[in-house]
Amino acid sequence: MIPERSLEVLRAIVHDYIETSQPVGSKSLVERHAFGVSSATIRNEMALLEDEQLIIAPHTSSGRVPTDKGYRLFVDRLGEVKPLSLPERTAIETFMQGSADLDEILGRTVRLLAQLTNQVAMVQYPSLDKGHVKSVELIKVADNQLILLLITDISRVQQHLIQFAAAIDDDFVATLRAKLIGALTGSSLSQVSAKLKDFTSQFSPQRETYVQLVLDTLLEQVDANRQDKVILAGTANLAKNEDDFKGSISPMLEAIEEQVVLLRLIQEMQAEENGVSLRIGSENGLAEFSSSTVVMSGYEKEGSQVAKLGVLGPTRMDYSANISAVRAVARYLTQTLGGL
Amino acid sequence: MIPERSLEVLRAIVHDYIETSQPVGSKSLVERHAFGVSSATIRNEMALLEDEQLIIAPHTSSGRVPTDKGYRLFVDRLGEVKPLSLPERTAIETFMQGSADLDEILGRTVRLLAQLTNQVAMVQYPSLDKGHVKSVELIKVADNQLILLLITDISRVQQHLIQFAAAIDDDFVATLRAKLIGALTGSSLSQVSAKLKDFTSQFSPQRETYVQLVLDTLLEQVDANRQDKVILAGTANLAKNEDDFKGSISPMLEAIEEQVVLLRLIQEMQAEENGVSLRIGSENGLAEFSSSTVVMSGYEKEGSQVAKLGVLGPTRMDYSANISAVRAVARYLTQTLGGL
DNA sequence: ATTGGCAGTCGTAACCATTGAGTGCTAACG
DNA sequence: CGTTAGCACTCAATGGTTACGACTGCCAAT
Repeated sequence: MIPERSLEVLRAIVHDYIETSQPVGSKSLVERHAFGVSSATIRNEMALLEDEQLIIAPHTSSGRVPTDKGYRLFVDRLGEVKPLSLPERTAIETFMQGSADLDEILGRTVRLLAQLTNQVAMVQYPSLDKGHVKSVELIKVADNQLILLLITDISRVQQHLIQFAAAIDDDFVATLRAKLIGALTGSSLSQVSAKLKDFTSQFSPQRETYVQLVLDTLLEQVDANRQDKVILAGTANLAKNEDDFKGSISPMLEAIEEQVVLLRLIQEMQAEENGVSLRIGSENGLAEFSSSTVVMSGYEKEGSQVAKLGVLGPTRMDYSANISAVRAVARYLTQTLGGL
Repeated sequence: MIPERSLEVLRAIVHDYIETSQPVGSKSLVERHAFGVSSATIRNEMALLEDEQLIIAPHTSSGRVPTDKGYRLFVDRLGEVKPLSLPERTAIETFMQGSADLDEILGRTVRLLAQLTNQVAMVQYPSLDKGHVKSVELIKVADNQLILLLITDISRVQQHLIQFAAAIDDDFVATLRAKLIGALTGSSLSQVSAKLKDFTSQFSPQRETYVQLVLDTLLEQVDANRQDKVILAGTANLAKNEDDFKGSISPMLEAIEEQVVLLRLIQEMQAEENGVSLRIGSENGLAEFSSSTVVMSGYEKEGSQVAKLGVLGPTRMDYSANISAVRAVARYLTQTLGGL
């Protein structure tokens, strides 16, 4: 077990390094913190911490910098949670006010989080995997165009334009609509595919291609629901903290824009604890994010966690501030969604 | 008037500078290009070009670099248009295939343009200012929730959730829907506000607040149409070309994310010529884009120009390649939209 | 008008000495 | 045994000097 005072020293090192962004040495440590001992003693402690791979010296003879492992220990064992300041609280409240639409709420949320943390903020759209069909609508907008509307119980409405080769008559649309509503209302999204299995056979052969086209679109919509989506804000903060990232930031921007990598990363973090979870540096296993930390928290809708939100920043970040910001915003979002 | 050979020299300077990103001197110029004269003569020409502010020497004694004015002359007078390569053509065709939805088409287009040019690509959503209401729909999704659907004739459907304080009955929804359709179908978006002027008075006083809520939402939607929107791709390319931008790229990323600045810039370019238009460096009047060039082209839908698309990159860019890429993509997009 | 030649300008790279922050180790101390 | 003072050592950073080289501008010759 690592003795208490060593941890105290680690905490001080992380603290100072985050503040100054300079490797921290034994002397400046005793100056800035009131340990009751001399720098030589601290040096011994630091040698110990270095043996444990919690800190590392960039060059043979300059101060120490926390390793990913060091940061991990810091957040797991030593993290006091910094409460949000008053202006931050009011910022959250004003930001969240007066939104009704899910798109708008999430858009505001992600910008808020970016502003609050000065990092890149991410908000994942609710996974509708467990959602249920509330209603289906078919609306004729032209002789050969329909709009298909899929309404689910997680405040999301999806629409898609369907183009037909020839004109379609109103009666057909009406019956199709009625049958779809009858077949699907209330069923979960994962059941939709099964429920539509023999649907086409209810119609006359010459209608079949039309029906099939609608069904294909519908299934596509359902599938689009299953596949998650992330919205981002504050990518400019990446460039602002550029020095903290070892390599160039361009591969990071690429990975972020690509979404795929990001989504998998978020997905993997799903499994962890219930509150805020972190991936520090090499922990996330991706070369382009090897000097980045991801802080994520789930948020809920109607009692069950639907998706995650969080920030991405340099490993050298203010962990307390970011963790509490992510947590607070997740709570507010849960609360806002609950009111819908 | 500037003599012909001087222009020839300017062209060579721009060409070499774009290729090497190094200030170009008289000696290397005569080596790389077959002028029939010696470096001394070229020096005289260069002194002339410098008098005209077309090129500038970063330090007293090193090669010359084109100024914004120099680039401007280059694109206006000397720009041969590089035809697209075969792989580029096929890339465009495969990218554009099999899309039906406007969102998807524009999304693909912007990614395509980014990939083709290695710059930040922007596609503006069609301005619906001159659009017409095709239909309005009200759909009840819960006792106290309606979805308002606004369908316009420029392939765009907008939806918005409306939350009521109390439950509403079906009859009311049906009559409201019918009256809205009657009042608005076919009218242009700019007329909507006027047409709804005395709409509320058709209903009994106790309904009025409900009706008003719906109308407000509707007007909000119309307004959201008028206000343009831009989608982006390839922001990672900014970081890749970082050296070409004088200052930090973070204010640029901010301005891009902000959209407002970007939209005004695009708006201003609207007035220029019909084909591809450029803003080079200081021409765009914004400090954060003082070493960037914007290349934009309009694209059309049903014969009239609806919006613009283009790229943003360093002033030191391959103008011929980017101009022809922007032009080609604009044409393909127009063509694709025409097939809808 | 063109050109070769030459002096002059600076930015860049290389080299070297100096500085100083910081370490590890050892011996002394309570 | 933990703590401490002292000391030799390391090494990045700093700054000054020099040499180099890629330029230009100008002038006299062609």
